[in-house]
Amino acid sequence: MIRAVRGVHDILPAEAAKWERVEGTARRVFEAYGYEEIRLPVFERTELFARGIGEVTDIVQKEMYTFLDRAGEAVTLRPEATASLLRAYIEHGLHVHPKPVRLYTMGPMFRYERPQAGRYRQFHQLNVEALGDDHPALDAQVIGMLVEFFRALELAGRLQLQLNSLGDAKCRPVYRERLLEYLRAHAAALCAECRDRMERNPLRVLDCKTPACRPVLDAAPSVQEALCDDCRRHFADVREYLDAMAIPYVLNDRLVRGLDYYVRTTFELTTAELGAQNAVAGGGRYDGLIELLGGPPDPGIGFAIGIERVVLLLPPPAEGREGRKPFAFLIPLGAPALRALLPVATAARASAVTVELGYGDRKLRSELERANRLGAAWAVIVGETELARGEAVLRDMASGAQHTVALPELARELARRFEVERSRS
RNA sequence: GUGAGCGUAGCUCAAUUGGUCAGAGCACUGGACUGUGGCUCCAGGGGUUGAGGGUUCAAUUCCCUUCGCUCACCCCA
Repeated sequence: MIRAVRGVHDILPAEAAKWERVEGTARRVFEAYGYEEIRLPVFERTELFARGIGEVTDIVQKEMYTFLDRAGEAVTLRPEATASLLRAYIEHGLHVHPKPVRLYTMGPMFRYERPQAGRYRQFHQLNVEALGDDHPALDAQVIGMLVEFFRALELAGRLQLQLNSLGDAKCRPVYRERLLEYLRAHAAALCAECRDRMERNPLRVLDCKTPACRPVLDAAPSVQEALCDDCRRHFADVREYLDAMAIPYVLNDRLVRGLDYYVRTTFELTTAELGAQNAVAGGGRYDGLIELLGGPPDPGIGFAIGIERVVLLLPPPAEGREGRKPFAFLIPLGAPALRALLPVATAARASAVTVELGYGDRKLRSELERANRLGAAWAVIVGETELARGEAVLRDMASGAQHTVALPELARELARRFEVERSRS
């Protein structure tokens, strides 16, 4: 048997219903906020991600699916969507549109990691980006929209919004130095991994979970104290607007995100229900990134939602038979009856009525049994007698009541009853 | 990349210290019931016990290797 490769997964019909719900909710919410869909390729030149995400990040150093195509060009299956989206923004001159330019996209991402609960090698994200505007009210509304999305799915109560500001190109380097200095002074008390990591990416040391490191790290200088006046004001405004929208959050000055490009506002939605992979969504501001990728000096902010993780939080589908039930099950008895019912089935389906059709080679009993198992509301029986009279028998599967309908009227009759049923529910 | 746990039918799981152990339930198909379902009863199909090797008279069971899955570390969605 050929099996799926490690870390990828099939979304079977029973699960697909949840996915449709998540994606449908996203479209509805995002579009209400003025976001438009953009569809992007799933692979790009490797260079785009190396530059956009940051050479020293885990993603670029060890998680990318990179290969040479037949022309010898290095390409990579996208590990995240922002770099691709910004590339498209620059390439197609989308910055000429009124700012902020608001875009969303969804689809598969690829990271070469060991799979575990809520973590896959091919996983799916919903991505939102607002480009060309750095007003703190935009930050607050982007976060507000993210929260609104989870409210619409009735999941907001099980999530916690964590918020931080990382400073900008001016003040972050200063903080970095100050932190590094502190870490060096206390290196002896830190675990081997922290000591190894602090030179490469000192901010990341802050969320080390080794208990022995905690006292030292908890006493480390906070980014908050190091923010320059502009960043401090920006962050204060963001918080004020969130308060105005009554969006609760937790300040977490140890929240450091894994992609290098984040500045100022960063945030994460976490849950206690998914084991170790507790982030359901995350994002932040990335002023400077568009310019770094060769575009105009436009600021930007965005977030990504992990669809698998959202789906894991969603309640299981309702009881009973899963999947779609046919409205009617057509039972021909014999080949002539089958020939008579084939066009009826086609006509009914053309009116969006889901019907299923037997082959006429089984006993009525077993076909009715099948109609019952499929959950059909109606069974339509056409045997030799009915055919001779040009009629069909309609059987109400719930009550067992039956009546006859002229064959030429059958498709219309089914469509009519389908409408009645639908308007009632 | 590191560590731990687990691999028996499509699914959920049984099978004393190695000794009819290759099974049950669900699902599927058929029959009881010649053209009238839901309940019940009966029958059937379907497994190289993840794979390979070893120990033994005998391995689903013990040992080794390997593959896979799961969880955790790391990191993140």
